[in-house]
Amino acid sequence: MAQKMMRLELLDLVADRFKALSDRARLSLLQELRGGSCTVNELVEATGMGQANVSRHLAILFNHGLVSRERDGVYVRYELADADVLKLCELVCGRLESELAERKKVISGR
Amino acid sequence: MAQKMMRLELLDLVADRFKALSDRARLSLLQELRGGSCTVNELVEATGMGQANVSRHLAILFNHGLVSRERDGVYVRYELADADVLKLCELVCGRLESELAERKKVISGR
DNA sequence: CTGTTATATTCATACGTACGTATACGTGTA
DNA sequence: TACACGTATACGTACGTATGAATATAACAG
Repeated sequence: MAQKMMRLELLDLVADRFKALSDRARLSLLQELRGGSCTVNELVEATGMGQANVSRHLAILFNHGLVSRERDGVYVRYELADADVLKLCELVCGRLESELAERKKVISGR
Repeated sequence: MAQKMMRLELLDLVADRFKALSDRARLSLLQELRGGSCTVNELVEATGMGQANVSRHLAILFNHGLVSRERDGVYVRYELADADVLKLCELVCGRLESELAERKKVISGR
């Protein structure tokens, strides 16, 4: 019963974590960070997003422990927190790719 | 460039997939389905959610290929599509649990 | 056919989220 | 100090999503 409460709270946490990953803007930031740490402005230029938007999304990723940050003079450098973050994305990507391949087969007439 | 377009589309697909998983109601449905296939009403009783809500969320999970369904007379039985779905959740749960453990250590004075 | 039960969908509503603009904050420089 | 630059936050707005209540659809029994 306390067990069940725990499970519900945990579900919320899991849902929040997935929510943090359920946005194209944030995923593209993570994608860019695969090449190494970046400043906010570098990410602005790489993604074409507005600066405020990039800052906001980075803050969300940071609060979920998906990226880490470090001040470097005037700049703030962000980087991926660890490899597990990408593992998640790759799991999803793998599923999607096989699904797409399957769909192509069907479309081309089996 | 077509490559970059592909990547952006893929990011949207990944984001949508994560979005499907970013809701407590849907996660609890998946949780219940771990014990085997269920009818809609069984899930209504197990989760305490409204029937319309359960149907809607199941439809979302179904459209994302996360659950399968099969009509059984008047009933419709839903079940988990495959094990990868739970792998995703467990990856997130694993991260969360270690984070929680870490937080407890900190709270208890390092 | 009529009625009954299980499931799906529509509608209205309340809430959450992403975004741009403007503004504040922080850091280094003169 | 004042100024410039990088980054973060506040505000308003538009859109997306979750929900319950009511309604529609589907399958079977009689």
